[in-house]
Amino acid sequence: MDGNVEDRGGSFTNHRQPTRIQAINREIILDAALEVFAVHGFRGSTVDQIAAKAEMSKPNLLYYFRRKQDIYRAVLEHTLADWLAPLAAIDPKGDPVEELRRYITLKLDMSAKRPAASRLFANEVLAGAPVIGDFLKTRLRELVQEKAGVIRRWVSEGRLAPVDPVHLIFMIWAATQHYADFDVQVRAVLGPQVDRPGFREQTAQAVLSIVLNGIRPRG
Amino acid sequence: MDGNVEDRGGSFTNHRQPTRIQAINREIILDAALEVFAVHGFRGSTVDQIAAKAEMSKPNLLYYFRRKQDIYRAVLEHTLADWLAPLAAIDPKGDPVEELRRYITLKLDMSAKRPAASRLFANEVLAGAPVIGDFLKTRLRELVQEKAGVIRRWVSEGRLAPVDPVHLIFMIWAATQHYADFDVQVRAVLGPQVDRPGFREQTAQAVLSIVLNGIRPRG
DNA sequence: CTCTGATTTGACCAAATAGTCAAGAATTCG
DNA sequence: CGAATTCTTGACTATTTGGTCAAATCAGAG
Repeated sequence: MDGNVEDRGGSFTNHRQPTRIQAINREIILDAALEVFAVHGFRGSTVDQIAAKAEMSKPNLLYYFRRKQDIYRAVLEHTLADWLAPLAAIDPKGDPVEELRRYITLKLDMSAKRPAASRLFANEVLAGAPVIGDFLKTRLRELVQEKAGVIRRWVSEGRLAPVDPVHLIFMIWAATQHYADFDVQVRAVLGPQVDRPGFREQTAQAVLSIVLNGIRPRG
Repeated sequence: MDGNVEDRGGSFTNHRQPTRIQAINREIILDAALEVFAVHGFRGSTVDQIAAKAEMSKPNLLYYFRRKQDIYRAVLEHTLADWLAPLAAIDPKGDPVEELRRYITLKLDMSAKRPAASRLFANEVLAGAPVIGDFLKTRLRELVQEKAGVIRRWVSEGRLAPVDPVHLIFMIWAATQHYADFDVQVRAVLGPQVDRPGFREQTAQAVLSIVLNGIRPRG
């Protein structure tokens, strides 16, 4: 009994058409829960924190999601698709460098626009992925293998330098999510320039330059 | 009152020479606490978990560290120096590519040998760096600026391709720590090959190849 | 408007958790 | 050895936390 989240159990098994109020309030709760879980993880977050952030009494919140687990699962599901979309969008028929440039740019945009989503996953994975573990081993794995195949083909056609495709994907994830997950560290090192308008473009430029060209001086 | 850890307070303000038993038990506690905090973060970890992992009664553990905060701070301090050492070791007089190759290799070794340390920091930073925030804004920042200066000089001498040095450092952190922090995800995607003897070398090869040469096919 | 079901919440409970304390056990040192 | 000190722990307390419940309020269909 680890206090973990591994057991199953859906929220609102009642599958009737949600009322207007239900739709609104579930959305409010999911937004609030995302912010809280993203900072403290499942174990470190409390229902009271979420209720406070949602400006709702705790029993009212638990009227919509019976258990803390149910909120957590719902937030994760609610976010997974968006998180995966950019990778799924890599087009085997496109230009390799352009496709990867677009992928990196999309991931950096996500990190900037939805940092809490990235941090939520970071916390979940750090905790051992008790909830999304199955997802990682099935759907994510399949998607990565598929796209790795695409990249491998590009390499064999000489359209990319020889590179391990899965490690390349990991590296892009790491580099892009870093700016969301470690935002506090980035700010500590770089200071307020992080909020200047051009910062995102500068970051994209730097990441793209390294991934595409490397740092070894060219002939 | 956020339940956070921001307030000050040392452990064992008693600064006498530690006894043999003290030295042993503090070490046992710090090892156990590292494992626990690395998975669940400060808020999500309990003193009982740490005591159980240390095979020690809770009051006995609290005899060595009066408060949960004190354990947490001690573990962080205990780990910070090691975490920083590889960056500090970058030698301005060395060969740029060799120095960065060594840095990346050292960081990957740390991720493989001490993954819990990396995860501890990841959790701390995700939670907003309540404890090491000051450290990040002072010592880490200074060190990064110093090494960024070194890299900038290398670039201006044409010994590295033009690259933003701070983003390069971030990218190396991200790519290397990814293998510790997201180990579960890496395993989900790659399967048991992660435990095969050559995996570390293969990873190092892939990361180095991308960072040094990029993925754009060379002329 | 009126009735019904949906929504909201104050009061509450049981379990988990951080931390205390006094007394007993072990260790150290003269 | 024997006294002083350090170490260990069972039993305990106060607080936090996840979750329940019955009663009150509200929204919407007819």
